[in-house]
Amino acid sequence: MRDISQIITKFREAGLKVTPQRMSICHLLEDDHSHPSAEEIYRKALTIHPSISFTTVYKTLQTLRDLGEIQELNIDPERAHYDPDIRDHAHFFCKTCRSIIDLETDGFRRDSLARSFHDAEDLEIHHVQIHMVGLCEKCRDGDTAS
Amino acid sequence: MRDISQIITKFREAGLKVTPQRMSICHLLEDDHSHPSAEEIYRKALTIHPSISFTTVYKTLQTLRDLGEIQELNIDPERAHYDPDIRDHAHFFCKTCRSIIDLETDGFRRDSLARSFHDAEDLEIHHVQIHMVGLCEKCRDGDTAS
DNA sequence: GTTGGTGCAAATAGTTTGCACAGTT
DNA sequence: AACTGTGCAAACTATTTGCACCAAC
Repeated sequence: MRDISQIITKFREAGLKVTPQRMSICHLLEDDHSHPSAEEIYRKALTIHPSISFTTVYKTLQTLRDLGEIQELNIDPERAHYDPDIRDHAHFFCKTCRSIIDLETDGFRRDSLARSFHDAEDLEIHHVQIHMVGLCEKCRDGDTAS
Repeated sequence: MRDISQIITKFREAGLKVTPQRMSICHLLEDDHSHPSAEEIYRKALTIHPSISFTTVYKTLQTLRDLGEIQELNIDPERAHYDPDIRDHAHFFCKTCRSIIDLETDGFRRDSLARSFHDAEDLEIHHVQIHMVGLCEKCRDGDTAS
């Protein structure tokens, strides 16, 4: 996700209005590397903008996703999570506490991975998600659920 | 997914009963490389076993997943898909027609990928999913939806 | 003033569960 | 006979939509 000022420009160029609700959500996401769900973003937004609705949060997240400013993660089968970091990186999902941890993908280039498959299969690949699923350090010790 | 005979043994060893419904679902999955959803498996099962319920299909899929005989794919945000092929391979998901295509991961070893992250982060990784999302050949030509 | 956004409430859809009866062992 | 599985119906949860009013442009 880029600077708020750049996002404002992009909104205006796309004929979208710059509203206080949208700006609040952008500010929240800018500082949040916890991969929150829509519900979590909504709860945080309420503290800034007490009358904001879940619908507005939901639609704003869709808008930001469609503009390519955030990525929607489908790593948790129960709900979508959102990541303002659109750079190449993999994610780890803990089955127990449902937390998501960033993993740097130094070892290989995700783009070239996508390109090689693209060449072979004649597919138009828009994005790649690499997901590791298991137990985080805390949950591994305290919980044996698989 | 292994031979039905091996799965029967595994069921009995786990104290699970071998029922006609479960066997029908195993036979359906054995030959199905289309990555069906629970609903699709249910509809196919109905043609073999007209009184089977969605609940039974759903619970059997969970059982097979928990036994490690199939993998549950969370590549489609709208529903889970199931894959009887538990070998290392990536998947492509078409946003338009919702089809899933297998991609062989010759270029790198998924296990070593997981292991390198594991060593670095102290996580217990149970499985890895590599997802490419975009448009398949057919939908790319006929549809410009992103 | 025009156009798109917000917020409410309701609808949708996939998933999951409680329970009584049936089938496997 | 004991115990798990099946099937029905209902509950649950995340997501999505219709619409009237409001705000940005």
